[in-house]
Amino acid sequence: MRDTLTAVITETVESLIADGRLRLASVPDVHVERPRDPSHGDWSTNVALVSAKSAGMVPRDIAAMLAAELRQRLAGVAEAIEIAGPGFINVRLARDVVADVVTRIRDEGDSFGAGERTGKLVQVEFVSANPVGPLHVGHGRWAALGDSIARILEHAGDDVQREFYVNDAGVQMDIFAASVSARYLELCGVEAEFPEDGYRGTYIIDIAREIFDAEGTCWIEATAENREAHFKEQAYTAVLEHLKRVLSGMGVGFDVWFSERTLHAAGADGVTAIERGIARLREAGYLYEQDGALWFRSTDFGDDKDRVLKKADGSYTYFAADIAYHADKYDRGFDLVIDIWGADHHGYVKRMEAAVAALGHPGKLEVIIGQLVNLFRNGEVVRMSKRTGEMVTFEDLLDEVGVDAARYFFLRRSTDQPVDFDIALAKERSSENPVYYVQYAHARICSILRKASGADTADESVDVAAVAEGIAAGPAELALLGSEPGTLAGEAELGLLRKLAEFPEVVAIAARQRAPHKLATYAEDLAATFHGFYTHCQVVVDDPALRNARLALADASRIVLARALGLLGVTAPERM
RNA sequence: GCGCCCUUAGCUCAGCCGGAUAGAGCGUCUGACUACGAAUCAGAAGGUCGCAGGUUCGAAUCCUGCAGGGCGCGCCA
Repeated sequence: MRDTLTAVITETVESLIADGRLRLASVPDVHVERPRDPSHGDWSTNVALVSAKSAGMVPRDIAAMLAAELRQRLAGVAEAIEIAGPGFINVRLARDVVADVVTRIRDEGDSFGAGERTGKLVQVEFVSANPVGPLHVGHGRWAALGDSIARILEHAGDDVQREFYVNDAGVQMDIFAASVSARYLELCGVEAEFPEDGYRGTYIIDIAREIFDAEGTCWIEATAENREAHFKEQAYTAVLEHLKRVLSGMGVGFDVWFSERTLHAAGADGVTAIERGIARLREAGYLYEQDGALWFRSTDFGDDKDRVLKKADGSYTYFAADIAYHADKYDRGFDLVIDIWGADHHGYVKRMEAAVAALGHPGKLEVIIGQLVNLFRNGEVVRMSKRTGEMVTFEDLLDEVGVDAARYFFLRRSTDQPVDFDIALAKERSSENPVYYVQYAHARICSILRKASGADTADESVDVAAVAEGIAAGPAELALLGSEPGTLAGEAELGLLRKLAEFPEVVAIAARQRAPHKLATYAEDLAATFHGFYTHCQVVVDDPALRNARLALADASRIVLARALGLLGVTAPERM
């Protein structure tokens, strides 16, 4: 509708210029928006204000001229076109046009609000936690974030691939192995020194015990090197399984688990991916040697300082591997790569962007920085100690509050805002908890549909979708919605229709801004609008036409609520 | 010191491709269950949008400077 109006208004302005009634050098960009205040109608444009100065006219005069013309051109679509304030032109749509959204939603179902397929292939890489320990709550947020962004982009029309980068190479893996080894020896009753910078979490002991139970004391005699090499793989596998289990348990699946080790392994030509990546940068002329190390001149691309790729001792930095990794991504044909990193890595963004640009893909990397999560319980900060390894893991949190509440709380806030997560509140099944507020609206609609089928509202055998399918509401019935404007019932119906019509725009904006929280805000808004409709309008009334019209409206609300929640990865229960 | 993010109601936050009287939840105060789920709804009170300039017909929104808070600045990963 917005596009239609924009086009019609633009044509109107053009014709006014053509017959000389409006003196403008060029046609202004027509901006059509939804007024905040519903009394201003469904749509509003500010063209008169924008063109006033260059046309040398008073805004309201231009508006009057345009409005007169638009009343002709929009006959049948618009019920009223008015001038308001300093020169806005407000368009109130005809009621049948407004009510038509119900038919569209019920026809399109889950694909309502979907964008045209763009053919664009986007990769979203997220979580990518080091496989040396359990996920913490921050990882949980980034998992929810990446997954939701992927869902939203898919709905908006892109093709999306989800990827997890496994940092299974590097010194943290050695420290990890040494930590397990020390715990293992302790279990064997052997005096062992715990590594200075080792991982002190109790999960290390659990892993060591698993090995001890399965393989006994046979590794006591082995050299530290052999023992740790063996333990590294055992422990790595255990942690990787944990990661996969927890993530899939919250409904987050990855298309690719990309192992960093593959970048260090020589291919058929005996060359590693890291070396190939470095060679590409060298050919492009961005490398130099200094102090025995190999440097990347990232300052050419706005980084604060140049970065080392190959250390003086001959080993590669993490960054070198990451460059090879990103080179590989673009080799795989992605049009856009989105990396989601924790706030603690934001200092790394510029060099990565520099590397991607140097590889010949400027602008094709987008790094989203997810802020952290602060845990509370009844308003008290939950303390966690890195030193002792005492912490609430993400798995603990999921066990306690459930997937829906966890995902919803993580996504409710904008990405660049830290989340204060109150465990007690997330568990609370009350009005204070927004996730239940939205889900309740959905369950309530399902209950109405069960009622409408003639069954008891609690009858679990009723197939809600089938009942919805059977509701016949054509233009004649839908015309009853909002037919009594000015009454509480009429306004409630119209308000709900308008709110439903906003959904496609919300999806588009959320996709463009990579902002799942817009869906959460919208879902709460829609739920509130529905609750208002519910209080003012009896749905299951005797008059069959009005009943079907309201049932169809409720059904459309159900579909959109479920879709909004679905894009957040939150379920829409039929009863609670 | 440099870089990024944040600063809106008592609290937690939306609103930010510039628009009309700045919104929601919680908390406080009033009301509404003999109708489809009260996990709900209706209403009241509550704000110099951190400060100062600038751009504009118009700024919470864009630009600059300043102040306060968070995070990051390794030949670690």
